[in-house]
Amino acid sequence: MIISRVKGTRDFSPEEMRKWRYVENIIRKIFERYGYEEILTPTFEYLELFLKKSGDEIIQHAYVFEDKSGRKLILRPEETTPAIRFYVSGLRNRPHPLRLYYIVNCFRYEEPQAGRYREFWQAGVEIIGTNSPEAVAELIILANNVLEDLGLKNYEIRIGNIKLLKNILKEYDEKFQNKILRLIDKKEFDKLKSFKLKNEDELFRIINFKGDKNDLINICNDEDFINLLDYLDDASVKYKIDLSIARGLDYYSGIVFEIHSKKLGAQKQICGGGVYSLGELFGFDIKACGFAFGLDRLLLALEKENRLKNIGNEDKRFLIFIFDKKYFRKAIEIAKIVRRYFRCEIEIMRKKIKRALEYAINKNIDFLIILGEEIERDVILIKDLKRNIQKEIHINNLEDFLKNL
RNA sequence: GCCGGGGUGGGGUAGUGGUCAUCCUGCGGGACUGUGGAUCCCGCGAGCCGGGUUCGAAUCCCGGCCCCGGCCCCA
Repeated sequence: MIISRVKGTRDFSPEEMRKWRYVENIIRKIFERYGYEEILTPTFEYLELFLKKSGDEIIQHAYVFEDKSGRKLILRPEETTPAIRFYVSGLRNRPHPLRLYYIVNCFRYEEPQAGRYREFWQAGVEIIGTNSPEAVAELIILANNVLEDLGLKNYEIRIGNIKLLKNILKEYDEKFQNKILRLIDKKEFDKLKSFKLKNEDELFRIINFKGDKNDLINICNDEDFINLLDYLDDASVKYKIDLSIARGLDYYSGIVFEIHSKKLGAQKQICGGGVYSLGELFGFDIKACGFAFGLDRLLLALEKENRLKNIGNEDKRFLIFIFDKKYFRKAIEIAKIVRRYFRCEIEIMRKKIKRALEYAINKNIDFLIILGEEIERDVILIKDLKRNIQKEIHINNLEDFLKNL
């Protein structure tokens, strides 16, 4: 069907785009205020880049294709890997830490459902050069700051530490470790017990952990972790410790965090991040950490909390109506002046004035400029549609009129 | 890939086998010669696709596609 959308994709109406840009602009502003700088990478990469990191199974969940000369390519399924690729190939000799951010669309071949699309948007940051608790604290504070400024209320920050789990499992190979981590995330503890793991007691103590920072000291003495929690407490960021976070975080290696909206359904994670190691992928060690918001879900969550009502362009709107097409040239001239200050359209459908008025009112236009015979004397009519008053002014006085609005 | 619920003009809807295509809204125009969302009138515009049952299918059956939600998964 020529006019249907591809499954899992969306069109965005003018109203939706207004909300979208509003949210995006706030994110962008906060990111920049923290000193992050924007980057953009290609929409597609060599398949190999992602194969190295995630293995063959990603092909099933990605848009993979060959171009005309047989290159094996992939539409980016996430942006951290391309960002690091960019860093390695072009940004390495910049002063560290590097603070980078991006707002990009990504693609995954999954069954669409609430909050999950095949083309979706990520707004994320990466800190390259360190994975110190100070850096992670900055990330979480930053993410929290964005949500606060957007006015989101019903969310929960959960912090875990994959290093603790991986330490206990360090005697096993990586493949087996990942299998165990997956079971931990799914809370399939019975199955877990059937493996009779060497440090089973210790492991269960960790994944069943419930409590706050002070209780944590009883089961581990990870200094970085404690430092981070101290920083967050000092910054009054509310969080929950959840040491069983393990899902889908293959490249994460240390502290991780997730933010969930309590107002969303099955797909309720609106943010995820942590300390990762992509170093092996490129042949040397890179200390880095980062996070990304799922923009689509963030929008959904904000919508559920009624935070996107009455978002609009505050700029006043003008419409120029001409009684005869011979005044069109004058209309362009006048529009040029108005547009220095406000939004201005010209009536181009040769409507009758009555219909033009209806159009203006329906589109919430503030002022109607009417060009009739008076224009021969350089006089125009300006009708204030909101207050229903009308006056004649000379073109020479138009600019003053606009300045005083 | 699996499960459940759906698919009728641009948006929202009515009809459960029989002349079928309803109503609201939208859009374009007219009544109205240069001024307000009104009113009246005219016009535009639809049963997801393919197959089957039937004299006859929007309606019943099968398959596919897509949407909504859930599972798996979420790098």
